[in-house]
Amino acid sequence: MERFSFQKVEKKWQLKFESLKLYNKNPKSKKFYCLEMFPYPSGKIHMGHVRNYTIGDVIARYKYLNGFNVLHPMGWDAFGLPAENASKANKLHPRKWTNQNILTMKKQLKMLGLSIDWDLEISTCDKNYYKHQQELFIDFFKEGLVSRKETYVNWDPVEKTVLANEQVIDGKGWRSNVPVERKKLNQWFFNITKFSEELLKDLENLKGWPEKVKLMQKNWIGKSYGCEINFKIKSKNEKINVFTTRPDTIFGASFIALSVDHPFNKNFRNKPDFEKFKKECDKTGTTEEALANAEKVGYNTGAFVEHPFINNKKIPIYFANFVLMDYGSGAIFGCPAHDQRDFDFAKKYDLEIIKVVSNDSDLALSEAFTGNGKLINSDFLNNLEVSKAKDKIIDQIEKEGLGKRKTLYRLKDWGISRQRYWGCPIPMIYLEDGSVVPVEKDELPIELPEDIDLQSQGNPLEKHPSWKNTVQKSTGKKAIRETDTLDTFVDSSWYFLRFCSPNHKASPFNEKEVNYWMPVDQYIGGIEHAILHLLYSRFFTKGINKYNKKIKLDEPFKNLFTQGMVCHESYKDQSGNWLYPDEVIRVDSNTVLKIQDKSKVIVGPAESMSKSKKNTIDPETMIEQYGADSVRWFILSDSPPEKDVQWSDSGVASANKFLQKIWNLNMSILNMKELQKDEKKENKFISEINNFVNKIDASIESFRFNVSIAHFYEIYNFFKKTPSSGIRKKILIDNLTKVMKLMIPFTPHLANECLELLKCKNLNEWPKIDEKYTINQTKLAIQVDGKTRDIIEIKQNLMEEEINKIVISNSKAKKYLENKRILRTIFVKNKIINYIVDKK
RNA sequence: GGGCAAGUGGCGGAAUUGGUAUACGCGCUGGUCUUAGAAACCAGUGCCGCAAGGCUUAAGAGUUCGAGUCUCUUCUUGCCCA
Repeated sequence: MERFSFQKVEKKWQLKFESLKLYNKNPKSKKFYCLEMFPYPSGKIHMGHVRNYTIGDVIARYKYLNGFNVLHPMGWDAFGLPAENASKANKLHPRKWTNQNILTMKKQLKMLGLSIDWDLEISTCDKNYYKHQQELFIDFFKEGLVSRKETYVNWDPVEKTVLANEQVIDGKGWRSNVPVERKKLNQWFFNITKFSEELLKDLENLKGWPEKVKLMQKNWIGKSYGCEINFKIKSKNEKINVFTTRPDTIFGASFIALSVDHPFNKNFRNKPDFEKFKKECDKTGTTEEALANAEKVGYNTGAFVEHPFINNKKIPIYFANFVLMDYGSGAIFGCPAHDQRDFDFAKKYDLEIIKVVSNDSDLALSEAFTGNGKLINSDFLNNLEVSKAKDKIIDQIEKEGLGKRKTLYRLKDWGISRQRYWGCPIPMIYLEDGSVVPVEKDELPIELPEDIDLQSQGNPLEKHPSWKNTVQKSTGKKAIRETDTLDTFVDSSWYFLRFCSPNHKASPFNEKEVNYWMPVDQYIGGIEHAILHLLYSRFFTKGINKYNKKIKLDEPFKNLFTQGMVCHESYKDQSGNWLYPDEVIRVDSNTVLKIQDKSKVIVGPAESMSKSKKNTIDPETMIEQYGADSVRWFILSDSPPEKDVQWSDSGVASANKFLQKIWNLNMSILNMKELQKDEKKENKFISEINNFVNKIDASIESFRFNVSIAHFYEIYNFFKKTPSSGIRKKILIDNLTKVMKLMIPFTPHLANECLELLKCKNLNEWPKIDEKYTINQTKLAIQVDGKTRDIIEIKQNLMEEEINKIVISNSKAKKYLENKRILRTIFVKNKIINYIVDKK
């Protein structure tokens, strides 16, 4: 028998997938927008991409075969720092480097046999894309969604750029791995906080999102309730405004802590010890994590405020490193008994610790008590529960004019300025009179200059000899361009809209197309984007929705699926160098040797594939060795798609073997002789296949592709086990055709090749279930006292009396019932019968 | 420290609503074929037991005729936030 030649067959069908337009673009059909997160063109595709795009392809092809009008595009998240770093290393212009990578990766994606409509391809570094991004920026500016603020930022001293909070890991830059510094800079911001409440509230409507992701976004937005309290500074006519979420603990207040940037610092600015303290504080990053991990230190001002509810009580004022100017009002009151941070601070500076919430113990606190309880030592709040006390004290504060109720969000505005070359230029100019205005839209795109010096430190656009000098078009006034470029998260915050009309010239998108295709019906990507990318995309959608009345869209992604990572164990030789998997050989279950010198290798745990640990498997090599269908099959087969999967060479090899068997099955059925008909056998055979169609449908719909694949193995085993006598060749071919169609989403090359040989006419139609053939046999468990004693095959819907007869006359359960009185019988149709017997 | 998931054979994992636990695959064992190996094919494979049978879903309790699934306690792991 001829072996299946995947090299030949896959090439053949890949050409057809391209020339045949897979999408019927029939406006009468229901639409389905299937989108996978587009890749950063880093060089080659990795197994994570293979998993992501295979999952997407299964869905896209499944929906297509079910008659949907499917949009399945692909593009490139092509701006970003690695291109500049590569450029420094290889003296290759970022554009050239990026475009090379795009070509390589596009070739590799095509090798996977994905049903992507490449006519829709976009690249964010293409001026035809970023032109429209600049337009959107100007629109947002005009709508008041962009602002320029001087703020403290996380500054990476190696990369010489601003980092977003999430780019700071353990107080260090995510790329440079050196401690970040606090630096004051003028930055552009998207006013994402204008949508805090909407971004939070609308999470409830995202029924098709994983709860986990919604929760993460909810925590990120971080809505908290509390109030402002004005504390009068002792013997001065000034006040300090404090925000707190625990106003109920006011009677336990024992200090005021201010940010070093709080205006109160005017009295200390020229004191050397204060300046020294401030400098120390600036070294700490701005992230909550950095603040939490830093030792709590303070600077005693010697000044006091008056307690608003206790006569003659004075509270000392400190500057402290754990209070930030941009959260609340840059001032807090400390209640050490009920906040761990305040507790640590009070211990350090020997401040009063007054318990105001009872923890049912008279002992002195060894740590802060943050639990619920009744108020004590709190005058008119005594005996109230925390939440009741909160309401009462806020009412009182408002009544006495000391402050007011307030809601606060943890979410901050989105800083988008990057001191980088390889990004979208910000379309703003600075006039000599000091005003800052957008360029006019007909000047767009503001193109990145190509002649750039990337070898020296700092912002290349800033140092370009002429690029930043310009004139305002309408007035002819001299102006300087903004030399910062946009955070690359901006690029990916609207690409899903651009895909609806990627060649639209007049504006970022054609509203009609957007209204037809959006929202994305299924978005698929990594969990690592759970917060930022998804939150920013939601913000962009809401921003556009706010001013563009032709767009009707609240949320961009109707259903979201976050897939797990692809993992592999790592290897180290005796001197501690990482080794690639193909540099080692496994001799037995606990011995791995280095091929080169037969030395023993230290095997590390299976972790997400990463270049630094060399625990990577190159998809292209695997495709060449086993074929794209085998790689797709394996990556789906071993784990549920939302969980991590461990790459295994024997796994992909066995996938390949199985696909070969499927081919052999097709060949043997095509070559078999005609057989006699046995109607009973045929009916049973057809109804089994019908049953499989149902199972495949259900498992695809619920994203359990590993289960789908298990069912395919069962289908194969069923075919092999079924004696072919009695089933006509036509029936076998018809049903094999159904099975091959079910396989198209998983192994499109093999399935299509087989279907062609089977002379299937309607290649683009999902198999239908023939209602005439339904299984009328079922298995029923017989239990005695809840223990299963036998399983019998019965006609469907058989009633209790009939079953009783069978049990008594002919079943293994019979002996457990002999000489016993049956007290009770529980019968569930088609499932179970349970006899409860008298124990005596 | 807080929140959220999860824990099923040697391994990856299945198990509509509480109703046959361990599907399917990997690995392993034996066999056929082969000079040998590989491939292919056949058979077996949760644990204890010669068997009949008993036990088993991290541990323990509870609800129920019946619990992997529901409730509580404990332990462990992972993720997110701190």
